[in-house]
Amino acid sequence: MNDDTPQRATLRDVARAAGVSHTTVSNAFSRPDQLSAQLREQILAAARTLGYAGPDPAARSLRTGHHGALGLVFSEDLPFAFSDRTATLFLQGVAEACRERHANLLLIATRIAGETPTALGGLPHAVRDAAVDGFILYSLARNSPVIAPIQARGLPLVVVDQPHLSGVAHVGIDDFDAARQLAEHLLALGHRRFAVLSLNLRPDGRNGPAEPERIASATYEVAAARLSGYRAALAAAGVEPAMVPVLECALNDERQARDLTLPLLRRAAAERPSAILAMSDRLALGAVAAARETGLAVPDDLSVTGFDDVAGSTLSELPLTTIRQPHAEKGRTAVRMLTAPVFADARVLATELVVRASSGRWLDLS
Amino acid sequence: MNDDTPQRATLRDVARAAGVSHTTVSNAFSRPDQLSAQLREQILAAARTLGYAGPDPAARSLRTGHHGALGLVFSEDLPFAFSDRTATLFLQGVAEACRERHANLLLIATRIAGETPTALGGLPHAVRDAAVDGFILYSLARNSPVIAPIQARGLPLVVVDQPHLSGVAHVGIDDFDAARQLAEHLLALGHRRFAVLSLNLRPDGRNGPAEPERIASATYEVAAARLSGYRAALAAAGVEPAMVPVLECALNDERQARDLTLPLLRRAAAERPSAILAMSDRLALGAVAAARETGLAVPDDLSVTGFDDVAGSTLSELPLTTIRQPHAEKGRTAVRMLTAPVFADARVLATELVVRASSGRWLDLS
DNA sequence: GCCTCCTTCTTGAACGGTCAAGTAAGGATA
DNA sequence: TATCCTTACTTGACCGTTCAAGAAGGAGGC
Repeated sequence: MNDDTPQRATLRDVARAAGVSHTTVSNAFSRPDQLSAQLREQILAAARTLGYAGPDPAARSLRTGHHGALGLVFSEDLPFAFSDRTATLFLQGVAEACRERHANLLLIATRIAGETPTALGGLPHAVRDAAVDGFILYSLARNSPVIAPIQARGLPLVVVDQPHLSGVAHVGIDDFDAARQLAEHLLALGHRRFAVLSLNLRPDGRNGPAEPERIASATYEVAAARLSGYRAALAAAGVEPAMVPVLECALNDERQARDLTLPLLRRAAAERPSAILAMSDRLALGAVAAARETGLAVPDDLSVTGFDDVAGSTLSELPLTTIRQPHAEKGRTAVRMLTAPVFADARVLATELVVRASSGRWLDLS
Repeated sequence: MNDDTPQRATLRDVARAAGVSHTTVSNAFSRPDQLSAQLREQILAAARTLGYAGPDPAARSLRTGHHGALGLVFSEDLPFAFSDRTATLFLQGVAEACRERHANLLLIATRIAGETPTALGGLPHAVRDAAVDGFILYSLARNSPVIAPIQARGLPLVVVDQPHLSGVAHVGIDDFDAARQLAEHLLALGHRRFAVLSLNLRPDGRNGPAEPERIASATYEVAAARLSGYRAALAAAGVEPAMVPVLECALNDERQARDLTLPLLRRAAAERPSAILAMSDRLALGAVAAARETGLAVPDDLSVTGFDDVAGSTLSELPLTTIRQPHAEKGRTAVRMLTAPVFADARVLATELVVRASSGRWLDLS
């Protein structure tokens, strides 16, 4: 690959050229206060002429025992993970905190688009060879096959959002409570007929109505918790789960949400939900698009709530009633917990109900 | 951090426990064909009881000389880089190709949102300590301060899009020619009054009209090449650069594009451009939004062209006339060039002019 | 003037793997 | 029966750093 220099220069080559010991050269690069500024300059100059770019990262981390890098493990396939503003803001937080600590960020994708998820397909290698000081697991399904090999590494580990693993540090929000607040908000506005637009309940890309068995066997804890929160509030107001259809979207994507919502809104007025609880802002925007297409006004004919508070980036979007959650702060917190000397087991970050134009009062005229 | 095991188990510990030599244990993990399946199982079992998760990555790469990871260097701050579908698709390509080659992906962000770009601010460390086998530089400004430290590492290096560096491998498209095609398309439709909605010409976040000096001193080569391509076509048809305002958008963002386009469209009909050449689809969508707000119909009153062919993800977007370019393929190609045994110096990927509803015939009635 | 301390530099030993070379046993070949 | 090859394993060196311990020399305290 790189045969212009037959042999890479090492610390000892530089030491020989500068007429000092190898340790002194090491100090020149890694501990400048251990030698006189003048000698350091000489050494750096010698290094430059030899084409020595600094200590070999592998040798250095072998000796020191740390790598100056954190591993970030994603569940979703990368393009989707990154086109989602939720993940993007999280990543910003991680990147910021990594930078503060002079750590690099190693991305580990557990699934790539178009690839069937396999239990072993080359994946353990990615985990086994990852030269990192700790792992951040971002929003994985409870039974994800990456979890075991990662825990086997025995490195510091923080899970963000999901899943909850016993004895493993965790950063997230109270999804149950936040969802409950949204449902209570709609109930207070007078709504009694609901539908839920759910995120995927299992990582199998299924679309459509979710039956009770599927809901009971959900492996994405966040979606399950939000659904439970909705239902708890509704049940307390006398609206039974059986009366509330749950439509599952394989992707956090407006188009799928729209496609699934359309048939629901084409029902007769008395059969139609007056409010849709969407588990993300993008799903909510899909529902809003469906309402527009069926000639329903939001919020007069239909209220819609989101989750995440990340909408509003594109123009001409309806301001959503939603739950604001600190995405970037999640990332920062995860990195902090990973690099802190004392072990913190869990952080639950605050959320806030934000009421905007997508939800409105409902007067039942039927 | 992890004091439940006082001392990490090594190959030799496992060897002692299994009653074999350390090399045999090494082979059990890294070269299964070198020993009988039965013995391998015994060794793996011994490793499991000792909590040995596999060879230490640092020690392994010190000896072998490679790391099984590639470094990806971004210019833009991370959240923007990742919310941009262009970058996201590129990353998908990189991730796919990395996976095929069992390589991990190390992210190196040169600038984080809200941080003033400094020449040295901790950055060289990120580059110096990066345990990678090569670097991919993604769309950097010509004078970016990261470039020198990276070249100093002497590792295989591929630049994607920009900048062109002598002696360094490069993957990209023919931006000049693609831009020329767009302008020729509009000229063929009868347009004679244009405006350009440009990407940032330098990484300083400036917004607004770009004067000739600024254009001449552009450090983002892609934006400069596209602008030259537009101008070459226009000049050939008798439309001089001085007659074509260039509006520079700091971010590849619809809102900024809209804000900059609005005053232009509020001019009297005879003063107004009939066509807008936007350097990205998102900028083009901003122009379309501005047209809607000023009551102009696209394409009847205003034609708009984009670049990238990445729009259409959100609903209710106008189909854009644009240049399709193979974003994911760029990523795959970059990884391939980096890992190929033979040195390839440059790959120019094919693009295609895609004509859709955002551009239409212009009959000058003035 | 002696002892101590600090600064500045040196020596030799790890760190935990992989690799080249070598050994022993068994099977095939002549 | 002797020779050669293959399979299955072992031995010892080496990858390029950092670290602990130590030595030389000058400054400062008593």
